[in-house]
Amino acid sequence: MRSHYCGEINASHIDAQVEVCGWVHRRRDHGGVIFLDLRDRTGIVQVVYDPDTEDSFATADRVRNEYVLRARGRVRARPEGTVNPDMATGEIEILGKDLEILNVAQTPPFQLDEHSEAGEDVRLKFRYMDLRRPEMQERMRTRAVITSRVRDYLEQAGYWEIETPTLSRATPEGARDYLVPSRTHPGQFFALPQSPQVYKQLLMMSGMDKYYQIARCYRDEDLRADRQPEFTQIDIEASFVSQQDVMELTEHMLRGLFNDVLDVELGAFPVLSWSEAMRDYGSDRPDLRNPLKLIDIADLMGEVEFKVFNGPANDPQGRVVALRAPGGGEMPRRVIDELTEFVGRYGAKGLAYIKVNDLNKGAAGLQSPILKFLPEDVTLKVLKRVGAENGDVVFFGADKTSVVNDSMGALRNELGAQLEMIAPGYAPCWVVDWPMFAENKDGTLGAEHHPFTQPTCTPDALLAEPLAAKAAAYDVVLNGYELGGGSLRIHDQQMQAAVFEALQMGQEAQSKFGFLLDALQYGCPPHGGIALGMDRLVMLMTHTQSIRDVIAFPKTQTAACLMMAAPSPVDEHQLRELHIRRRDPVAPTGQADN
RNA sequence: GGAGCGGUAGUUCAGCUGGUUAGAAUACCGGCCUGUCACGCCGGGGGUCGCGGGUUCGAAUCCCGUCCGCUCCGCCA
Repeated sequence: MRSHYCGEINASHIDAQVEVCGWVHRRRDHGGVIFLDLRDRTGIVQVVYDPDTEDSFATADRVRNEYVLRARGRVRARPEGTVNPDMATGEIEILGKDLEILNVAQTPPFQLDEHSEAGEDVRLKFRYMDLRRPEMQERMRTRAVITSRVRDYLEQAGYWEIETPTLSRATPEGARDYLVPSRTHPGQFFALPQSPQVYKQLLMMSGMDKYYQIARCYRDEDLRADRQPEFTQIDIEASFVSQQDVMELTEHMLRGLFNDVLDVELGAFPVLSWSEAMRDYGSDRPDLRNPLKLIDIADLMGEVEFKVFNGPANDPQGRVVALRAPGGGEMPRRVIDELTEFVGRYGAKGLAYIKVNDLNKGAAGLQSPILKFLPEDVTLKVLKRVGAENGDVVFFGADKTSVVNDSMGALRNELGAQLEMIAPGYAPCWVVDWPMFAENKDGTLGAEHHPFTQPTCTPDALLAEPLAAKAAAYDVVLNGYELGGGSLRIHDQQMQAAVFEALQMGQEAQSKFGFLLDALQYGCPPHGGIALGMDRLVMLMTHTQSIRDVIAFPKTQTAACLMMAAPSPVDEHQLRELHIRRRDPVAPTGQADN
């Protein structure tokens, strides 16, 4: 029987007989003495075998990395001078008496020690090995603790965890659905839920009052470092609450989490309106660790000859901003060219800049390809407004508002990183007062949050001027990541119908969401809630760069599992049961274009 | 759908302006070693250079296609 975990043994156990189990992290064979570093999820302990115990010594001699062992022996203080201060259990060792090989292991496909870094593809193919690494074990442990604390907190606040189906119905709006063919209903499909949104609203109508769920969600869209096709949300909904109630609950929960798990005291959560966020940061999820801000200068550019600036300055759909990069005057031309290419990815046609060499010399102390297009007094007013100092470079964005916001918002992040201006720690904030709708490229409307969000105006006003309508929606943002979003929901059938109408989905709504419109007529309480991205939260709390590092078995960028080789073809029999016909054979890859 | 980076020993990489037998580190195997802790020393084995085609006397290296991994744009109510 295992008596202790490896990492638990310390000086208080000296002279105790212990039995530990685990994997061989490393073996050091000195001929007359063999050291085995035995590892389990708690840590590593050194077990020593010498020829006095003949059989066990012979066994230790056969042991290789990642063999699974059971070792018995006596804990003792390490001899003088052999204490390892870099090791948690470095003061002691186990003088091995018995040794049992529970299982052998092939040579690992990559080294599991902390000194070598394997490529992510190999790690994912052999994820069960990768997860043995202490680093990954620690991340999984942190994730488990966070999940547990969330449950504690919400239970204490009176929330019930209620499971909702993962076989659901395809939705007309939003992300692409993962579909599951129905065997019993030929030609019809379930969809995996993009979120439990509608279910949790129905639970409010059911009088459950306070609900939460650690819910798996599915979206068949392209992946990113912070996006997986299946991901986990902390999903929360409550009845008879105000926006303030939900925000406070969320804030308290996050504060408690960071305190308990990381011993970090989160600062205040500033509340920005969506318009302020877009104005100052060009983004609805600003990273407030970054002190840089976009400064509007359209009012100074209306009269200038320079078309690039006066065009957007005089266009109600346009925007002209300046972004000061403190100390950026040192940037070589090559870096500025790279930044120009960078903003190009976001649709900017160029990147104007002024290098500030010496403000005392007026225009003569400046360096820029655009100086000749701008009157000196305008240039100096701009520099004054942005607070430029000698040694700075000031960048400009002038285009349609959406292009300026996207490109200059991204440039703000990039400059913050390059100039090392990102403050350490965590900077949360709320973004509130969202527009209800945004215009799609084809001129139709789309819901900025989702179509169940409560507008702050009347149904008539909503339909009269939909783009002016605001929503009772709120996003919680952490270090530039959208950590979660929520809203008060529509609890009135007429308002819900008006929103569907504005989205031009009147008929569709009746067929796809008729049950919801019906339910709203049977006594729906006012309600609201929020959903937090669990994976992103854990990623931020473990200082990792990708949510793949905090998900045990993540998918690759093409939404595949390298370990199981999923997805995979299925046999004809399975397809027939699901009433699916195999596609006609296609030309082998690589010949399709001939 | 698009842009960029990468794919060479089990692993991490070098080699890439074409030219002997493709290297290093580490891992692995064998031998030696009683206090190491990324032990050390000696020896050894290990490669469809992602895949397919092309150019060439000759291709890891150049060209075309394709697959895979990563980052980003689009997309993600």
